[in-house]
Amino acid sequence: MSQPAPGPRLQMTLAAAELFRERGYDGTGLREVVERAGAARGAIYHHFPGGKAELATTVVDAVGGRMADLVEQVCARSTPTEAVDSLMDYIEKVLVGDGSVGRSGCPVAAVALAAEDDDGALRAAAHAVFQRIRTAIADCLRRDGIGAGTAEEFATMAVASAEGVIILARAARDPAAVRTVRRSLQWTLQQLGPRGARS
Amino acid sequence: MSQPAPGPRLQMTLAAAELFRERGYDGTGLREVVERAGAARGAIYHHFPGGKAELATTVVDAVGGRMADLVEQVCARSTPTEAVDSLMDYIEKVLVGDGSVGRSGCPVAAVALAAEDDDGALRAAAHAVFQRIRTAIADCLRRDGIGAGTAEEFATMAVASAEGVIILARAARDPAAVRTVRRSLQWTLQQLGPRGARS
DNA sequence: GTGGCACTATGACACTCGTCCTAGCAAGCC
DNA sequence: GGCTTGCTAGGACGAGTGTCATAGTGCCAC
Repeated sequence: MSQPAPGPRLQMTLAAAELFRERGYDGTGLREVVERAGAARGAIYHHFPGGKAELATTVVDAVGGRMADLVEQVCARSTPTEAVDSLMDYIEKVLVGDGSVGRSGCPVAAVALAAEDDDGALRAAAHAVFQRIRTAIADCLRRDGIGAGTAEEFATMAVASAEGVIILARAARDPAAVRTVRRSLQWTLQQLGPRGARS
Repeated sequence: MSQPAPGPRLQMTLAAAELFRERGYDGTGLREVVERAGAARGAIYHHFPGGKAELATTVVDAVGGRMADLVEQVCARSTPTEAVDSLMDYIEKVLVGDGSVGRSGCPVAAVALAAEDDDGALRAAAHAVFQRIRTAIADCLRRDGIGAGTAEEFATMAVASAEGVIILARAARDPAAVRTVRRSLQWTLQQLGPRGARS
């Protein structure tokens, strides 16, 4: 429903996502969002009557949802090894995207860590995205013949280490940890692969 | 050197750490810090002439340093299995500490994700803590007969998944993911244990 | 042409922010 | 006594915050 114009509303959403990546939810000002989006300040309450919180949930639903879409697509047509590689490629690309390593992070995590979230809507939106990604990865492993419990466990581990390594890499200003986590996940996959033999 | 009184300065540091856990660096106001510490607002620039940034680095050095101390102590006298259990126990305790699950997180990560950090001092302080914890865990594995590269890799994975699972658990308002990550790390340790056979 | 609507562009409000500054208080030294 | 020193208590400042209201603009149906 709605989606009347793919114009300023989308651009504000993308600008907010970018800023959330760099500065987090509380570190991002609405004036900066509209400025980066090339929009008017009043426009924000026209497109997001709920204010900053609605903008943030929109960012999570749209940008986080798009991330989940990509993971689902990759997972649907690839092996777990390829899926992990693809996920880590994406993280590495985001981290070193603008040259200065480690300025950019995950907008979903940023919203999940927002200071004020009275009704828990921000956290819930972020949780939904994490859940989709986890499920997509777990399905990918199961299709590869790995037991449901082990698949779920690996998927949780993959998402957690992905979010965590972003923090480590940003603190270190060095994406080396991403490659380490990638190697570790691939090794685990290899152990699981031949025979998903676990209780 | 210095450390004239263990009074208000320490209490402000602890109050700031607590608030960084709950609301992050940018979501925390200095007025709230002094209020929770029971101190005067002017006192903050008396004890921390560098303002909020110096307070934050002090939090990371003191509270994060204390966390690293604990990990080092546990790692020095325990098996890797026990060390991982101890780390995960700590995280679970922090997460469910106040009853409402997932309000509290990691103050070191919070500072690492601060929006403005011109000279990179905040990031550097956080990085030092992460590095100490990683090294302690890796040493623990090496003492158990595991190769240096694999030990480093596991340690990075442990810290990354620990930080990441805090985000997942907060978003879900459910510490279940912590137990999943714990199980996964223990399983990996078990695979490594008998024979750290990896290239 | 004219009316209505979607949207832009700003101005303003009430806060809160980090930061600074000046009083006031208490203790210790001479 | 007087004096410096360490610290508290809180007022004040300028900037920035989210939010709202109102005037202005362009487009489209009739």
